[in-house]
Amino acid sequence: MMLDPTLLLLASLADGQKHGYAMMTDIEAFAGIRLGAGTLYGAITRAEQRGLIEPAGPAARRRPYRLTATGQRHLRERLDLLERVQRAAARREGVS
Amino acid sequence: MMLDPTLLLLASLADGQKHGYAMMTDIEAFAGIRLGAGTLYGAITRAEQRGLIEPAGPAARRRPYRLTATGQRHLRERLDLLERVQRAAARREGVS
DNA sequence: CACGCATATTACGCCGTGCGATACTACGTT
DNA sequence: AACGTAGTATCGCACGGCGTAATATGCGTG
Repeated sequence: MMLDPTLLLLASLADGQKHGYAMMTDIEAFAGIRLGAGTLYGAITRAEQRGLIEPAGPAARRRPYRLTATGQRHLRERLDLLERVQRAAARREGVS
Repeated sequence: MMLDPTLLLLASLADGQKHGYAMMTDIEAFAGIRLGAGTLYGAITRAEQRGLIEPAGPAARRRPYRLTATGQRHLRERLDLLERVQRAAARREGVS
């Protein structure tokens, strides 16, 4: 992946809580990237440990998660960085 | 790194050939990210092996590189993806 | 009801690579 | 000469991306 799966994960949760499998299909829909099970659930575990997301309900068959305040901040910062890089690179591309 | 160093590298070369150390300072200037030596030169080596960049002159004390046609295509594709993700995520952020 | 398929998560293991640390050479300045 | 900066290369570890297999449950169809 040329793009941190964590970012995709957070972006997917930005418009409401979801469980893992729903994130997978959602991410594929909005980014065109299909994350494998290992990648996705690995990223979910790490994101929870880092306090970026938290369970949004009891641990049942489906395990819904939502962003924490920290996660939201994190997402916004990363998106800002992404935009800066993207703009800078696009500007250069036109020049050369 | 939350962002593929290869992308930064290609972006840095988009406005002209540079040697490693120049990329390092350039990337820090336009993206605010300081890549360590290991990261940078590792990425350079891999990018060259993949045919994304090529030496732009004889191997002297300074080793300048430039984008190949493949590298340019690669950069453009990655930037398009980045922009799509960034827009989609930003849209969602506003909603929640 | 039984069977099969989609949903949903967990665990395992390999290997690529991010990255800090270290080392070394060349150049310029005082 | 000595020192700081420019410049590149290498080593080693640990983390994480990712494919895959295992497991379990809910759902619809014949």
